[in-house]
Amino acid sequence: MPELPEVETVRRGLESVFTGSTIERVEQKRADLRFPFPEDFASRLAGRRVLALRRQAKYLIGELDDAQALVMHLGMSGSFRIDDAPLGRFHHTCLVNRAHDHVVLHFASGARVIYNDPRRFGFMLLAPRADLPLHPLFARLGVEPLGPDMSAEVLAAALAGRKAPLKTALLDQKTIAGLGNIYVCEALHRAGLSPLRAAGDLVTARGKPKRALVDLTQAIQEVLREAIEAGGSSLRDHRQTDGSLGYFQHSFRVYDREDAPCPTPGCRGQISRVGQAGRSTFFCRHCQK
DNA sequence: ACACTATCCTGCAGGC
DNA sequence: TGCCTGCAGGATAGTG
Repeated sequence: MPELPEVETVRRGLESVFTGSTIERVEQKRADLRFPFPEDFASRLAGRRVLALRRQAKYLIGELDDAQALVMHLGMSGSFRIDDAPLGRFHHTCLVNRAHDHVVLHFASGARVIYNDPRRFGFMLLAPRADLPLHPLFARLGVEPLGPDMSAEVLAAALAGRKAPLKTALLDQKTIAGLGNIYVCEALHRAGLSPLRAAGDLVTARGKPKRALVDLTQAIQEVLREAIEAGGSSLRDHRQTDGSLGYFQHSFRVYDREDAPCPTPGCRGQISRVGQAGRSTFFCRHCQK
């Protein structure tokens, strides 16, 4: 489900509940999601205070007071919601127990944070914070698109010599971290670049970014910032943690708009849909070259 | 090294 | 109405 803007929206929604708060108790309703939970997951979390909640790529990372990190990934259909209504006097668990609620974090403040994930492609794990950069999930992640290291030059280094289609290369988290199917399609349209083009074409023989790659860099940052501003995109599952919907889906120019007229001013093309790497790509053949 | 495919799982839309 | 197929915002292991 969630790409960088949705995960960042979730992080912002959870931040005030997590930061500085103590996890009193964890209800873990099954032994596994995408992966088995760590041994003693619930007991290791109980009593821990959360120092900060940050995001890297599509991961949420809770920094704990025992030098561990609680790493959370939402997969395709994961979501968090906050429930801070008082618990009933005789109820030890949440009053509202929805299908696919898998984990409930009970904070000392009385608030509960509930993780729900129908497809169970998401996961949670605990790892020593200092080891995270070397952890298999993080070690090979590409540049953070809204971070200080993002630049056309860094992307040029990641794309140089690659014959894979541009769409596929951008979807690869080792090239750039946090993009998914929607925002890759949207960024390519904004930059006027064909998803079918070889990725290495955007780099000169000397390894410098061509003008097109400078435009793409800007388009990626622009679309991600606008989407975060809108609270992410709500298609099927994504909601903000207070239950409200993001609204960036109304700003899609190409995603899920097959046969619609191209929104580029003056362009008379219409949106095509093609399959790439097993997913749908939406783009305008007329103005994306 | 690189680029596909199949795969994990549930829900939903569309066709018949 | 129901059954079937395919597709969905992710990411990896395995194959060629």
